[in-house]
Amino acid sequence: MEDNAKPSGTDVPTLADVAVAAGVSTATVSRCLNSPDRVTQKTLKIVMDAVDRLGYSPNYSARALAAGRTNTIGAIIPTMENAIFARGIQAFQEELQQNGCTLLVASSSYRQDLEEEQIKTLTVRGADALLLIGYQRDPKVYEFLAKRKIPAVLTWVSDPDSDHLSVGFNNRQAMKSLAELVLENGHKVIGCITAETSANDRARDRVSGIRDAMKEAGLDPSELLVEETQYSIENGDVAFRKLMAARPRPTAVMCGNDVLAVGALRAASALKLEIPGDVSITGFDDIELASVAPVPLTTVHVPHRRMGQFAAQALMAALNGNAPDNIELPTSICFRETLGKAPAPNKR
Amino acid sequence: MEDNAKPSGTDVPTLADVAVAAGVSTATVSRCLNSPDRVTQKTLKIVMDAVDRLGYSPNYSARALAAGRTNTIGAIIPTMENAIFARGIQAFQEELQQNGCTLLVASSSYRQDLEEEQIKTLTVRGADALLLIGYQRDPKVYEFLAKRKIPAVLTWVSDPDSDHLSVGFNNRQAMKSLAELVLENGHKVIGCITAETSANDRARDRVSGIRDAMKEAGLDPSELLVEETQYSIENGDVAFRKLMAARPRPTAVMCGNDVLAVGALRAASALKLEIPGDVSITGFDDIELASVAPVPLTTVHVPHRRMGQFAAQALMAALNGNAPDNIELPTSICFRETLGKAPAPNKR
DNA sequence: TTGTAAGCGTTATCAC
DNA sequence: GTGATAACGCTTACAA
Repeated sequence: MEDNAKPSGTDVPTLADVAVAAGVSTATVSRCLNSPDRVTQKTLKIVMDAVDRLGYSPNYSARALAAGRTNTIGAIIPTMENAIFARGIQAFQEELQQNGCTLLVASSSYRQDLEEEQIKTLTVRGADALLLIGYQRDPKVYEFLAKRKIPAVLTWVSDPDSDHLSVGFNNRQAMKSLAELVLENGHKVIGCITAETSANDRARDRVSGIRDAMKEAGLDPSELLVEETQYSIENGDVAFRKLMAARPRPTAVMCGNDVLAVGALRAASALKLEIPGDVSITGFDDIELASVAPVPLTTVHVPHRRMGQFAAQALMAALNGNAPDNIELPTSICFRETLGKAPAPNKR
Repeated sequence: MEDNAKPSGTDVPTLADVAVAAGVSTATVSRCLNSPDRVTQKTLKIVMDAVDRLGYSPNYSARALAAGRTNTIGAIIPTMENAIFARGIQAFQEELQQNGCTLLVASSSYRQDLEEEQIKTLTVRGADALLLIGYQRDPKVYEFLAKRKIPAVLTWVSDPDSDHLSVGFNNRQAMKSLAELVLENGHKVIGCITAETSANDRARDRVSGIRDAMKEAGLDPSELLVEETQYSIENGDVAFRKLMAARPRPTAVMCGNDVLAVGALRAASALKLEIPGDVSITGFDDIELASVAPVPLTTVHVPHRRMGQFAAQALMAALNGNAPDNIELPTSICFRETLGKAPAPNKR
């Protein structure tokens, strides 16, 4: 260890090794790596050759320590158990990678306390910036982030009123549009299966969207039959059966996401209910799972990939000292086959 | 910046700040944090109080640089698009967290070249150890890891013959058991939908397992009708239709995983085929998705959570200089409803 | 354009 | 048991 001969096989080369090999200073090597335009073509080549020859790659811990940035971005999503967030996060990650950043993902199990813990963990771990889902959280969290000067982008929501950076879509408006379609089909008794609205702003907004549409259509929003549960196929199934037992029975069941809707469809099939003849069902998210349904699911399409991409760009901008604009992406309705006309009262 | 007065609000406290506040040296603070048993109860309390008071938390980059370990474990999984790996990785992460480690996940899209790239990326990023899926990869990768002294655990496979650490299950044996059950039900013409076997050792082993069972039952293994495709519901659907067009038509279709099986079930439903009356279908993995099927899926249950947990323990042991044993976990068969007796020839 | 050298915040090896 | 102090590998003023 004490002689400074060639690194002996197993040792990983350092910047200094490259400097020696190239006959320049460590500063120059660093420049070649980080701002190639600040060195001569000639030295650049010499240095890069040495880098290749030695198989050098920088030590990120050292770089982070010296530069004060880790080039790591954290993302905290409510769940990895199903594909709801997969596509968006995938796109987020791809965009980050293009910018030389690494993604660190954690999951909060839809629990605010765990989310706060994860936020702490990730920032302590050195995340330069954060992607979070939704806007509802303790103000202290935002203060903490602000104090540490850690930019955060809120996604899967659109939050124009606040001054928090967000890249997402308007859950309320999106669900309202779908509800309007449901109402136009003559449905008067509407059921709704949703995640718990107290801890989930997206879920809450979506339910509000349904109520908005009902109100505008002259219906009493308080008559919306709501089943709150956790996102899972099984729970969608159970909740749907409950709604079918209600009197008057809903002729349309709007689900807070596709996972629940698929569960509802399964239950409907078990109950020998025709979809959409006997009852209409809608989803939200447009994930691949929706295609499993025996009847193609009418749902809200969310631009997952673009959202992930834009969120990454916004964060990169923020890290570069710019103040990126909030982005609200449009959603659209996938009008497939689970939504149909309300059955005539006597048909029931 | 140049005066060394109290850190002014926004600055994050360092070890040195704590040392000053506690009236001890930085070394002592470090000891209190890392090996509390090497300091007096009294100083421990003083220091910890200071830590709390200042809201200190260590800088991981500095720690990693000084200690030569990052306490970060990397995992590279083929896909995040569906839930195949979700449960196992979740358990892996939970176990790591208990041991003070962070998980860094990357996905390879089932491509070996991308996997190699990700391995490089993660190690360069400082991963202390790696979780990989399957055992098939360029020997150079293993050399690279060995040279850098980075332990890796291979999962979702069992690889007792090799000297690579593995924690998983025997795909071949598991699928063979299921195939035996299929054969016992009188099926003679078997179809199989699998991922591409050239790049996926688990898929290859599973197909081999079917052939093993056929051979032992006196059937010609080369008569197995194989459709290779990528894991997705849609592809399972398409492949199933192809198999149904073959003559003689298979009376049982064994799928390489539940995602494909769900696609097959969807196609069967569209083709108005009774399951299992007209044709039997089996899966592999036992993920929640399987429950969507109108008919509960017969499949191979994989102990995802235990696998993830044991894999983490094995890695922690390896990092502590121990040589953990390979672990082969048992799988079991979920005998549900998609597997039935082969229809009598005249019934077809 | 390039080199020198002072950190970055820890850990770890020594003495004491 | 505790305290100096030298690494760890890199970035970045500041000089040349």
